[in-house]
Amino acid sequence: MLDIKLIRDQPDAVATALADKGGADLIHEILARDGERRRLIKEAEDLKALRNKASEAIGQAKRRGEDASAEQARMREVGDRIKALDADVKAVDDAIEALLAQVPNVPHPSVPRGKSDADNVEVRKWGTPRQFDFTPRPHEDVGEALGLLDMERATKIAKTRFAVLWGDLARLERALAQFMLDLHTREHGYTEAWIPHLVNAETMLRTGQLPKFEEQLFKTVEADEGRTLYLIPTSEVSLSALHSGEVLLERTLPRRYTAYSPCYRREAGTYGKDMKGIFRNHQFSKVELVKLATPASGYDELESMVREAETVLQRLELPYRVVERCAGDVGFSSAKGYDLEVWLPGQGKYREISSCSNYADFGGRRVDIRYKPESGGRPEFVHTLNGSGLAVGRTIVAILENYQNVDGTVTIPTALRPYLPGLERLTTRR
RNA sequence: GGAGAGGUGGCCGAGUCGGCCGAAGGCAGCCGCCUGCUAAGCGGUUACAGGGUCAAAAGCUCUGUCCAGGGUUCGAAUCCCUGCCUCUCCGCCA
Repeated sequence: MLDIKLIRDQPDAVATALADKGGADLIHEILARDGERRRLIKEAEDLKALRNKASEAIGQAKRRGEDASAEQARMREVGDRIKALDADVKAVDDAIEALLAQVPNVPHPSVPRGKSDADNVEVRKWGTPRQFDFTPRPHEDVGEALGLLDMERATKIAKTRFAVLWGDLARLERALAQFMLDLHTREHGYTEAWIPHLVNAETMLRTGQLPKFEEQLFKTVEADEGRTLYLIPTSEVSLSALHSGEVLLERTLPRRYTAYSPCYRREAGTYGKDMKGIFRNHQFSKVELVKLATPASGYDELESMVREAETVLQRLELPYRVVERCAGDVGFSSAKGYDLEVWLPGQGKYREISSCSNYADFGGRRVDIRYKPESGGRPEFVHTLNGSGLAVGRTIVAILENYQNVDGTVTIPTALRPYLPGLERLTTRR
């Protein structure tokens, strides 16, 4: 969330910055509530000061054996008034917090202007899409023809938008995860973590999933009406909340964390979109990258994170392009972000396979992670960054489509061979 | 799941029958002094958040914070309730 002081000090600048992104209209209301809040606090605190003094006097009087019942009665009324004011303050606080939670992050000045994804800017392209001497098929056809992708049985035991992978395709999923984790931990300086896949509401709030995206989450309740836990929509949630409430030493930054986990998303509101195959499922796995950085290094860390995600595609020899999101399309929490779009010959399009963002101090403030500057001084909020490195399900899609052969088999990319000993191509063999 | 114990400042730890407790004492840290160096010793000092004042900062002042949220009371670290977490024993379990 934004710093209320920023809104208080330069409301017009904030509103202007949010022009493309929305939320500018909330600024005025927050300001009004903020003024009300301070007025109430002043009144309540003045009364508390009065009561504290009186209570001390009552104590002394009693020790002298004097009667203080008149003063006590007076303070009882003051106490009631304080209680009412405190309740008002709480109500205004909650209202401000709810409003503030709806205000998106302010885009970094370098972010291109624009309203929608149509205004995004292609930054660079890598690789040349392969020329096929036959018509490349979409991944679901390739997988199902081999008998390795089974949408029908998944739908039977769960529901639509779930998948079963059989045999070597299941192995491929496992190998990809291993390959990506090894790359990021051995070559990019990330620390691997194995994290909870169910988290509490607090964590979802701190990572911005709640309240805004509740309709995208799967919610669980323990059988005997225990607490509510949510299935993570990405391991970014768990990774970036690990240090919530902590103050880190500057010299331990940046922290680079990676985790492989399943991700669960309702995909509400995507009706007919990407209904076939595993491109958009309720469950998919992903290797996630998270960084906690100082404000000074946050944007450099974003650039390197994008390169780190790109390395995965380069090693797999999958053509892609990097797109910078414009102010209107950059995510709610994001100050600046890039998408990696992989070439899918079956669709004849570049499609998103990774998204890397810097949430900046907006993310650090919300999750409450600070760092103590080396130079001394007050702790400041870290920049939080996250990116996919990569979405494993979509990587499978890309491999099935880019590496498909005319006979229906799929060649295994060279970089994965060490992880799939003896396997050179996917066939009908299970 | 059953039984019990407990959650106090960066750490350890004291808080009597509720008031003078933001909280003794120790350690650690910081600043001085002293001292061939180091150690020891001496003096001082060290939380966070939010209001008010101020152009702003500093300063001053007020409020809140002894796990969290309620309650009792003129007044709660101290009493009551709920939740969360930790520890011990038993049971169950991959």
